[in-house]
Amino acid sequence: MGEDLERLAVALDDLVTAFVPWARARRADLSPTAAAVLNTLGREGPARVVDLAAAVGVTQQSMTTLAAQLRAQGLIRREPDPSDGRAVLITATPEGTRLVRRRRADRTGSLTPLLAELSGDELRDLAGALPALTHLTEALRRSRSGSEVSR
Amino acid sequence: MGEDLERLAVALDDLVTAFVPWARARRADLSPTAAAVLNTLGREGPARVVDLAAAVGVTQQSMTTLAAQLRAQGLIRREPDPSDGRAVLITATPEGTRLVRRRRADRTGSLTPLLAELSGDELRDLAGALPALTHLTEALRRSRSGSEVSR
DNA sequence: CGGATGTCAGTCGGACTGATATAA
DNA sequence: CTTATATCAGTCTGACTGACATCC
Repeated sequence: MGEDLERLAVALDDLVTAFVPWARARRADLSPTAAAVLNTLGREGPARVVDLAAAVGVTQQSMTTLAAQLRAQGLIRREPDPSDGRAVLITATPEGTRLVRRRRADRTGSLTPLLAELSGDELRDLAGALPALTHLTEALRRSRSGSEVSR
Repeated sequence: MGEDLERLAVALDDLVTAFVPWARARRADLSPTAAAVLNTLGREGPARVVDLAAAVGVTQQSMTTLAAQLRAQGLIRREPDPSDGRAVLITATPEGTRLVRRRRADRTGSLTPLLAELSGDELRDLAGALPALTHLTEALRRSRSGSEVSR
């Protein structure tokens, strides 16, 4: 069991490491961090600067700068938080949501030819592991928003 | 089946997107691209600047700069290619190899607690998909390096 | 000669630290 | 007064493009 865990961790590390340049390559219109911000907003709704920073793994100051750029591009809105005068609520505009959907379609589209290389058995195994992969993704997001130590 | 492919692509995209900040985090004094270079050298042996650049997804010029830094840190060696006076062969030094192993252990170590959140069924499914994940990683690397089988 | 390989020079964007204003 | 939130200012790393030397 422990050995399986180790091999799984190595395989996942390999996969993610190999994918990093892939994820970075399609940045013609939007930086990876900016895309992560829009993804987070689309998934979880309006959020404050500090929470967005934690969610995507940058400092509060960097998120302020990034938010200003995204706002200038018309991809997000900024509104005062009615329940806290210090805070600002960031929301994705329809344009922002559209852009994120288009980018996502581009990525999954470029993934399809890779999946086509797999055998029927491998595809079946991968489909069977789909809930586990989703669960793993959620666990990763939780661990990042929960701890947040770097500063 | 086509629908399964689509959902699979989306799940993988989610996973990779969520993992990008994790992979980009500075765990040691080594940039993600520098780590990718050392990984490539460890996996495939000595390589030329132009091939390394293609493998990790940066320009030739950037790879020259990066190689100079890695050399100054004692992590790689540079030797003239005996069969081509224009080319330089880059090799990982023992220190470079050691550093990459340590970083890899750090990453898999930080992955283990996430895997521990999964249920027994999910772990079994994930272990079953391990060959598929490995195959997918290889397909991705092939698609990027494309058509260079030099000499 | 033209094409490939690598380096040097200059520039730019993204993220970081430090200091500051405002509200809870 | 102290803490939390957000911003502004300055700096640095890393990657890019363009120009150039060298070798096949």
